[in-house]
Amino acid sequence: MDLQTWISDKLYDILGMSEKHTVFYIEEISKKAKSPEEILEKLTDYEFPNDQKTLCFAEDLFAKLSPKETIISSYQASHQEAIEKRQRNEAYELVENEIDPETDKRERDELHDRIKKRVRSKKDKKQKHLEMTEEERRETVQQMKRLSRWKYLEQREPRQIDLFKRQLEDEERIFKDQELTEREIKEHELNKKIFEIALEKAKKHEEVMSYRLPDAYDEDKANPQQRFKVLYDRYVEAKPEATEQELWEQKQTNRAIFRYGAKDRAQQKNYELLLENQVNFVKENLKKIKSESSGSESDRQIEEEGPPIQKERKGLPIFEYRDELLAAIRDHNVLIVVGETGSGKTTQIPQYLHEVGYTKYGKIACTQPRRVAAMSVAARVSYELGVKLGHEVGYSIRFEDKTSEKTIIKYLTDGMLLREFMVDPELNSYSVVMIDEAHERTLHTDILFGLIKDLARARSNLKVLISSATMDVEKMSSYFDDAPVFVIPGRRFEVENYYTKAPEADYLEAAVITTLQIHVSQPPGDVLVFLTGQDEIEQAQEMLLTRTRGLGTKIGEMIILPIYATLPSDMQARIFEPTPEGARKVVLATNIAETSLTIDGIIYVIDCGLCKQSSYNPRTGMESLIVTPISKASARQRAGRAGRVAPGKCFRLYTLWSYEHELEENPIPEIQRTNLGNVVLILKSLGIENLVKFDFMDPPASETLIRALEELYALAALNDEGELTKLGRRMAEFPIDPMMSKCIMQAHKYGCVNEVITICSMLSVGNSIFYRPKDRALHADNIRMGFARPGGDHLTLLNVYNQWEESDGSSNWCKEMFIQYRSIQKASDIREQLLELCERVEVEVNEDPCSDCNLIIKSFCSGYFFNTARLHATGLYKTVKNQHSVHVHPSSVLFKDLPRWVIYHELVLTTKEFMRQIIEVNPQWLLELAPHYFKAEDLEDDSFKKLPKNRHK
DNA sequence: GAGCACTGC
Repeated sequence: MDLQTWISDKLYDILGMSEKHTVFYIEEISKKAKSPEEILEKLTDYEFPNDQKTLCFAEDLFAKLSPKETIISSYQASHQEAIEKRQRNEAYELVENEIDPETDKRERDELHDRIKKRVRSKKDKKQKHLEMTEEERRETVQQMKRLSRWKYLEQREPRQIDLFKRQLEDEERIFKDQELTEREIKEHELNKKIFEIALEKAKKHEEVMSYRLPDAYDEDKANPQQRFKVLYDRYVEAKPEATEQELWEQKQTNRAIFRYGAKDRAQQKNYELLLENQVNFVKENLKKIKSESSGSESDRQIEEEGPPIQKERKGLPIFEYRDELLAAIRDHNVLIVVGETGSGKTTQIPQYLHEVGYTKYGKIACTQPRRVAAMSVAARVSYELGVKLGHEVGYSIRFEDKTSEKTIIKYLTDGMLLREFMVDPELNSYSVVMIDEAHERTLHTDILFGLIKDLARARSNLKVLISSATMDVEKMSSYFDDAPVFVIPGRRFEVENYYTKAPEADYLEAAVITTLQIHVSQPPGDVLVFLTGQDEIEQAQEMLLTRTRGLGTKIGEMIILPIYATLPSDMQARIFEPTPEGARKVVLATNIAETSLTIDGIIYVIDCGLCKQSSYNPRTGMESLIVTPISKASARQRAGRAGRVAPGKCFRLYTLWSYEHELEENPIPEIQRTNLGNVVLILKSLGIENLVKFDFMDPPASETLIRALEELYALAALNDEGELTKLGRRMAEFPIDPMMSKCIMQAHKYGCVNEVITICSMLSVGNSIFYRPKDRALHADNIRMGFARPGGDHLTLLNVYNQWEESDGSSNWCKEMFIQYRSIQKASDIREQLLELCERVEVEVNEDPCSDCNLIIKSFCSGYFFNTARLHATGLYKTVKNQHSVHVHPSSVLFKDLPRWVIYHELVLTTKEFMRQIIEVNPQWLLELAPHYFKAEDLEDDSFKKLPKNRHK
């Protein structure tokens, strides 16, 4: 096709007409033009619309007309730039960090001195540790972490450089006699240059040792501003930014880039790199246009700072109902507020109440089921009120209390309010208590319901608000003595639901196919796929990758991102990165995306209709995690994830009939699926005598309550009358399972509290300490066995923690040892908290390490004697209490050398009934520590002696 | 020789 015809076709395509003189004119101007932009400018002068289509046209035209030399030279220039950039980057990477002289050096030296002063000897350190205030302690930990990273980087740097040097030498030796292509030679030279730069940089480093730490995404307590920025950004409600028009434009843009790349493929041989460059060019160009427009928008926002906050507040759906709502609160002591997400209830109601003066009589408490929610909402409200977070508006969560005497609006996790009940059972410092997200029915919310209901009857000056997102509030209303219901409409987009025609045999396969279908046939918008667990997510990821690999660039780019709770945080953060132009994000998620985190830009949801749910069997004391169908409420919640920014679609991988007939209306509340040991202890300490008569909204199974009471009795936390003993009262202070707090109390007698607390903290974070990636499973196992201690898993955990502490809490040590940094860090936080509580209940913490491991094991016997199992002649373990057959979990260090008597930390049902975390015990100890529970004949060992060795293997 | 949904104190 000749140029003129081509232009003429384009003209017709864009303007709907084609005149010969225009064609000529265009050809002329574009020959002179030096860039596509210049052509574009001329074209718009000539009444072309200034849009994507014209831009593409201009670019195509420029590519067609410019003499190849020009393009190549411009390519070379930009290539040169790219090379330089790469050199810089790689050199940086090699040396790890940028130099920021002087200040960093000084800071670093100061830090060194300060820490040296604080940490003289190990013993001194412990002593100091206890003397320090919370803030100092945190600061020290933080500083030590930074130092340890510096230390690591220092050591790493020469190693890296050395490695690179040897690599270069190898290359030179191996390829000495071979003929190299031009590119290979260039590559080699480039590498040499990078090496030189790195060396040079390293030299500078010796002069000025300094590093800049990367900004952490989360859990960075040293840098609260960064942290709150993330929180704040996350909380600000998503506005319907992408209009239909914009979506359409975006789609057109994608096509344009796409077509462009595809068309030039014919020339690929000659201009392999040229092509790449051109495509980038288009993308960059687009970005520029985009960023310009968004830039001016944000400028405008900055100009109007101040008033817009109030304006924004008035724009929320709840604003219209402000006066009616306040009147309703005035007239009723208990009010149920129904409002969907986006109505603004969480942030606005406490502010309204403050505005009309409720805070004169006491604080306003607002509970959230999750820590992040409490923090981010508090950050938002303090911003709206223009006060500093922690002053008038604050939050209180475990490990972190950001409130002061000034605080009048306090956001806190529901568990925290429950703890406050223990200090002040009448909550006298509060004038309003708002239980938010009540529909989630967490364990703590359910208990608060019972306590608050009672309290509302007793305290006439207390206002209680129960806020929920469900429309089914009749039950709630009748529970709270027929409290009135106030409904606030929500603001979200329509989501269309699609069901399968017939039940799917393999939902994973179906999910993958649906994803691909959406990807090729639906307009832009990210996809969120709900699956049940990590394993499935990894499988789906694999399947999607293999199936798209063959298609190459025939379909648009698909970015597959997994998300689940145990995924390392840097990988988790990736899902919040914006989707690049022309690509589609596919997020494979567990339930975590249902409530805990929201991802913007999701237009399509695929819902497999299942989730993993834990349940507790009080008879055997066994927990199990089983894949179960979700409830209708959950299905709606999942679908709602598609309608946050624009109208969306939800593809349900089950039939409409199943939805209507097979799914439960609501999920089973947590209180009916869990061990209630700790809860019963709390309620007892609040003076509730008859738990069976406690006013639960959905009472737990009586067996569960009875088992919990029995356990507490056997632990001597309750007396014969079922009253709390002195021991029990002290145990209730600890936010851990009563069996565990009993161990701590016992350890007090043996003088090994320090060790026992460490173990309890490690046990509390669950079995997520050891990281075991599939591809390096064997390696990880070997390292884990390196930590093994003969006593069993508890002592192994103690060993892990101590070694971690030796490494100054280094995260690099964790990486090398296949330990999950996040988990062990959390264990350390828990440990700190438990140590603090020990002081409060006057439990002495030993300063010197306890040398007798048996004392540590005996402490655990006194708490966990119910969980005794004996190896029988059959080679199987049976629990002593009800002769239930159980197995040692293969992850245990005792797996290869089964002892006769063990106590286990927990029983889990997966493929078999496994005991997780076991220690070897002497049956004599059990008799000694729990004489009321065991009889001598229970613990006789006769059958075993006749056994030939290794029979059980 | 195996498997860890998600929270929270």
